[in-house]
Amino acid sequence: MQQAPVIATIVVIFAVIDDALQVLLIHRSAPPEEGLWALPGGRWDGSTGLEEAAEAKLVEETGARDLYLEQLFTSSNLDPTQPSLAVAYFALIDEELVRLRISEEWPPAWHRVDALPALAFRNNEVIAQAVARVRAKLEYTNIAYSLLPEQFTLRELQSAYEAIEGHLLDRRNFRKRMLQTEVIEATGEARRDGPHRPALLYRFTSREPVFL
Amino acid sequence: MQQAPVIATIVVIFAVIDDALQVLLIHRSAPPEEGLWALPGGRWDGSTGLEEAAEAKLVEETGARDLYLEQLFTSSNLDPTQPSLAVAYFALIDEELVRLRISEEWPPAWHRVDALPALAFRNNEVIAQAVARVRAKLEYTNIAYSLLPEQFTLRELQSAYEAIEGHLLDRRNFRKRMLQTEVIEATGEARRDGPHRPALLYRFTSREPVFL
DNA sequence: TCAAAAGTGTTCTATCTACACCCATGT
DNA sequence: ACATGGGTGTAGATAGAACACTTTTGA
Repeated sequence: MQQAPVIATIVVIFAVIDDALQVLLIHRSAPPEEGLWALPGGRWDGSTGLEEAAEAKLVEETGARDLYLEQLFTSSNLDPTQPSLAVAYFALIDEELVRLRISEEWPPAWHRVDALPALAFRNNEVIAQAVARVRAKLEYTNIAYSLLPEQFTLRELQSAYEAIEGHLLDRRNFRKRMLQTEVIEATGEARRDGPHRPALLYRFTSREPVFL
Repeated sequence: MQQAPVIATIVVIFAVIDDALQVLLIHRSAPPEEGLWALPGGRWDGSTGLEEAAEAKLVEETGARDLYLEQLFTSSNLDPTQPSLAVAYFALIDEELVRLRISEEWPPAWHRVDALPALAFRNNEVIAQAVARVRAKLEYTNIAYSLLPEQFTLRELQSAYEAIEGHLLDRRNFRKRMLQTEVIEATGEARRDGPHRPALLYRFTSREPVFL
């Protein structure tokens, strides 16, 4: 008789920090794959819904709620030491909201997706898929709402897009696109921020996922 | 101690039959949900890869190999009678290749996706997701190769697109798009088929999935 | 008055959409 | 010769890409 496979949820948590797309990793302090960085995750025992389990993990790691969370892919035997199934999710968060756990010797840490070390459990592949998905969905959804605070300047929004897409965008075209598609709207307020003209503040017209 | 969740793979098998998108369903002859139609599927015990398990199920139901098969979504507790996880896949097949099992009293049967009965295990939702995915991917990939024989006429290809998208297309624009994007190429042969000009035959330039 | 970032419009190009006539064949 | 479906091109509309100058502020 085959032993029942282990089921885990894992979460790719993205934030834009220092104008770069970064992912939250934890340091494995026990075998298997001890000493490597890996995606946060945990076993699923069937007593809750799968997405609730992923969401609980996300809250545990970041302290933040009501984030954009989407199922990515399910992989078998990422951990070759035993029959296993891993259901991957990804989430987008504004780094300002994050309160990382700092109790351990090696606390969780952000890593740039374009400069990842070799990770445990083929997590590099999982992250590569997640990056591809986020890049694609940024184009035709409003999921960026989950990366930014309630109010933000157009420059901040554009920087988030540029960090994720990995290339620069034209300011005028970006503004037109965001306003014409009604993804965002002006709040009427402005923010003074140095020796230059103040930036108008915007908000997302919806903080629920919307397809364009 | 919670009992270990049951893990299953289920497969949404699509074909275009009678100018309509249809899905292959089996009839449940035992509880739970006895008497209802449902998607083919089976338990996964961890001894193979997950996709291999889905592919084996696909071969078992259709007798056909080398089909387009893609993971769709993983759902928890579709079957509420026990902790469970179902990993759904979808596949596209040319109905000409299918040899259905016919041994049972209620053999598997094709059902039009626009006129499904109430299915077991919330399978209606799974199929709705699969239909949405296929419609979307038809637009920016060549996955239709898996629905058609080696050689086909442009009319046959267009009919498949129309059946899946659910609306009619312009012949000239369709031809231009398929040829300009180099999804298909002429074979040089033609097929005589009635009291009218013969139709040129085409083949897919690639029978591996390609993004446009 | 100068430096720094914010705000704004137009032109060009490429892509998509709409649309009508001639062609090859079987009966 | 006629009915049937197959093959083809062009014009207009729409969406996306490229691009430069003016404005407001703090020092």
